[in-house]
Amino acid sequence: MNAAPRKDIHNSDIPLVCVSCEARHKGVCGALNSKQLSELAKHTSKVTFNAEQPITSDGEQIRRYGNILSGVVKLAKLTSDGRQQIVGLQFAPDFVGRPFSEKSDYDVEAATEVHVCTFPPQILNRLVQESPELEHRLHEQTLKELDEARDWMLTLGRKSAGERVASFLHFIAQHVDPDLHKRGPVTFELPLKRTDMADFLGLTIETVSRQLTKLRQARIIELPNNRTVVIADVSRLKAAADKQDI
Amino acid sequence: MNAAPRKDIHNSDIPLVCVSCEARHKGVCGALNSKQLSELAKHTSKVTFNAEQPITSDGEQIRRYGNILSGVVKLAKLTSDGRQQIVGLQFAPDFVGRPFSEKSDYDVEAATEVHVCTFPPQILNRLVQESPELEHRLHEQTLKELDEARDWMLTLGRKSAGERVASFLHFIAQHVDPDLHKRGPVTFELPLKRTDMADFLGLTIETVSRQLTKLRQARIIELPNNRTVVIADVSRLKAAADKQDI
DNA sequence: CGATTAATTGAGCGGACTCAAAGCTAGTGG
DNA sequence: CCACTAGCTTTGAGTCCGCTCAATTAATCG
Repeated sequence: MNAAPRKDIHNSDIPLVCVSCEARHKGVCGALNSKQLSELAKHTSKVTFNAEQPITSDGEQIRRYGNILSGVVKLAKLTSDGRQQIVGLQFAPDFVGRPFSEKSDYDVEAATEVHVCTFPPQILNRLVQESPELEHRLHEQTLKELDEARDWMLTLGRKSAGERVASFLHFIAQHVDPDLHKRGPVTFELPLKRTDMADFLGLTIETVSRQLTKLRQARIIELPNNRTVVIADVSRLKAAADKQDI
Repeated sequence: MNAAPRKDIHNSDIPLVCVSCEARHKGVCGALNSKQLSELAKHTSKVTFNAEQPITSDGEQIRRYGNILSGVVKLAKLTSDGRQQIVGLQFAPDFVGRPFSEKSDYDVEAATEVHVCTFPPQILNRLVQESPELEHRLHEQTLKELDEARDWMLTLGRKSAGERVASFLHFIAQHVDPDLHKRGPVTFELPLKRTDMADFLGLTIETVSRQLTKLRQARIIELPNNRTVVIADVSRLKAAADKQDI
């Protein structure tokens, strides 16, 4: 599967599998030197998950940690009677898995087709010992996820259905184009189907659908097909996400 | 794991202010040796905040970090038109302040009277450099807060008013008595007034009040006065928090 | 092409909100 | 001591947003 890393005298080169990997720069692997990276690469394997395929279940032991190479991963919680809430979305090059704990507190599932570079938890735990920078990177991601979770708490607790849907579209748009200050149109594919959008926004699919229709009728967005969104005017979408109903 | 406080030449003893401090054991200060603790103690000052008093405002620069000695701190977010959502509660010996960033992303306010042991951010940043265990402790708290935030996302997104209020009471009860498996009655003081409970639960004060009345009428709780709650039967409260309406 | 799943649209209901009023406390001053 | 006030909480009446149930349309796939 992976070409073995070149083993020259000084271990100066980075492993072949890591060469074009986003996680090496912006992800946790950026904390590792080439020797550590080679050590890690010995135990990695790339895994593909299809959309809707489970990665880890709530309470289950985590067999492998991983870095997302592409695709979108959803983290979901269930009530005892089966109501679902998506509590987080992860994108490349996010780290997947709960550090320092080998069990997951929620269901981890592929939202789209997902490619992950996986490795055994023990390797990471060992590398954390010798590289404080590695824990720092993991900590930074945890802080980022905490910020996002709290932003969504405001959305879930205090926003109307219209505001929630607009907030979601804005959130996804920001991930596609991190600096979207411009007023021009933005096009992207929704990584979630309606059911998942509803579970993320604390709504029903019918309400999500109705609110999308409203946004379309208000000419704030266009919907060429089920999964494609064109934001005609980002600033108006932002206004719809923050203020009262459109 | 932790280097035992060694009794050598000068800085052998732990600082006087730290002697009976909970944060020294269970909080972030537990990561520091007696020398580092002494260094930190030189710059600490204990501050008292009255209930409802702001500690840090959204976007404002953080002047001091701190550890909670007693009381309850609330973290709140506002929409542009003034709707409020409480996104977290902190208790002793939690660390207060955003690591690695000197500005706050939300309003930090005292819910009850709060005592905090404060210190300048720079000191912490320096100590993190020399003690990876310190960042590890901060990371563990961040992970704990992330778990709590995601639990509340499920509550806010998918639970009814009755379930939310029951969930809140259960949450507070757990903080008063961390191992409450027993079926006996539990008594405690609510750290939040109705307005704050509403802002935490994504409800109005009227709805919170009505649901408390329902729980009282169902003999699941007693309310000797506005702030005191007696949980008659913890298991029934838990059921009310998880399942559909009572 | 039919079969199956995903998404939209409609009608009607109900839970939580809004607006309004009254009850409780705790604190203040005559 | 009680009257008075101000803030917090409870209770009531009516409304509306989002849900439920049901039917239709659109997309996907063998």
